[in-house]
Amino acid sequence: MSEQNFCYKYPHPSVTADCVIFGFDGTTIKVLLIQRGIEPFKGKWAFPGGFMNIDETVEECAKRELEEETGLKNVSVEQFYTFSDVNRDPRERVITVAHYALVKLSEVKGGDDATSARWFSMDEVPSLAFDHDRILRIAVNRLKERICFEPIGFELLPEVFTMTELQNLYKAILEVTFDRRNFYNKMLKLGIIEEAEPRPANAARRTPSKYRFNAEKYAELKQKGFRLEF
Amino acid sequence: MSEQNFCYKYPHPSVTADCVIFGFDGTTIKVLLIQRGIEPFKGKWAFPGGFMNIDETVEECAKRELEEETGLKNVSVEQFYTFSDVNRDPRERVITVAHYALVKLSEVKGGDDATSARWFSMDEVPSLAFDHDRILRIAVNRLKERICFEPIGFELLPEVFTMTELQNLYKAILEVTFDRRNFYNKMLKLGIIEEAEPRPANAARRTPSKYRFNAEKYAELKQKGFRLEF
DNA sequence: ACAAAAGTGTTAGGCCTACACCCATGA
DNA sequence: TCATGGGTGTAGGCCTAACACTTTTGT
Repeated sequence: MSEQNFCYKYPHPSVTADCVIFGFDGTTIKVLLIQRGIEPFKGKWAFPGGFMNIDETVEECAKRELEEETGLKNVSVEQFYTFSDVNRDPRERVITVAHYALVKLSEVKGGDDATSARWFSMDEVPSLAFDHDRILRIAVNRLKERICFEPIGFELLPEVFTMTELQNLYKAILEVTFDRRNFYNKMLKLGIIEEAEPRPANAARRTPSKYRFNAEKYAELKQKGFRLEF
Repeated sequence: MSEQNFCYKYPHPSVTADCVIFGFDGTTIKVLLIQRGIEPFKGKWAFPGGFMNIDETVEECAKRELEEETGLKNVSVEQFYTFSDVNRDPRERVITVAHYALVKLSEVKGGDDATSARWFSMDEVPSLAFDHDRILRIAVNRLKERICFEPIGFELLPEVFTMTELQNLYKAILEVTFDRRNFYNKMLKLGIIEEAEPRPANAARRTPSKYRFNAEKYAELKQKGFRLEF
């Protein structure tokens, strides 16, 4: 079973897809890693990912590998950079198309201990396999850039959330603090979030209002040339 | 010489790099295409690009192919998307890492007719080979997004330029018209362009002032958290 | 003489920022 | 009772956007 049946006139690289999956626990950004069970880098942590089949796109590959290795299904991944350093894999020439996705931690079934997947806070991420340290750095940069101009933060939050949670999310990603009142005003003025349920008249003072992202409203505003900004 | 000496246990795709090269003639955005001399798509226009060698990165490949096919040297290319549709090349499975670059038309030596390369205005681009129509669409989108937040427009202009030329460039890319006075004010207030030479006291009224982009100033401002916006 | 290019300033409105206090809850 | 979390409004400054006329040159 070690036959080598696929032959070419010129050497071909292998192609892999890797997934940087971000989550948010209400306080800090988390990233999903798996512990490698085989060489190279056995025992080290890495992003879910693997070799592309000849009859699938890299995005399909990313989703397939993600599900195989972590059980996460139906995640909408987006490629962000292709890493092609000549020696990035010690086995053979491998280029990888890195993807990222944002998931709601609340919807990930807890402790699927059939896999070796684990969530790490950004500040506890260990040194990673291959060039995955670099991939993570670049993924985080993309996330920061992207959240400034697109409402992707909501993908990390539950359907319904409080304004404080939303603010903490922006704080965690952008690493800056916002004035609470200004943040409220700005968010509400944008017109892309709405109150999830009317606040009961007799609500206790400390009960926060709940909001929900309105994707249709956003699409409509965007078409009119509206631009989100942070 | 049709031996197939590079054999693998699993099928491997080929990897190519393609280059979308933008220029600006003072009025419209141009893109550099080459006419294919061989099948498939013989006679059709396509982006410069070609197969990656096993000992080079995709960026190196993009630059090498660009020089081989068009004579353009020392161009700083940047990858923007990896296209991996299964049937995008009729010969075999090929994924391509698309790059783009902005060049000063004034510095490209005219009419290198040893090559089949030609500049096309955006509105005269013919139907292209492979999935290059789609690649162009996405490249143009990236260019639009990018020029809103980074001073890349200057890469398309000569070292020294007039405010009107700069405004025409923004108009050509973003397809919106700016009020001339507001454009002047905004650009000058940003602090990233400077007068190239003091306007002679006796300059005729119609002689435009010349400006130059100040990259150091921009780097300095950027470090202080300044953000460009259009 | 007429069309085209370039230079120039003001105003009003909207947005951003900074800032402080009260109430209710849970420890 | 004390610390924490949550809700709420205003004023000043800055930026943006809208807007018109004059001069000169080339045709």
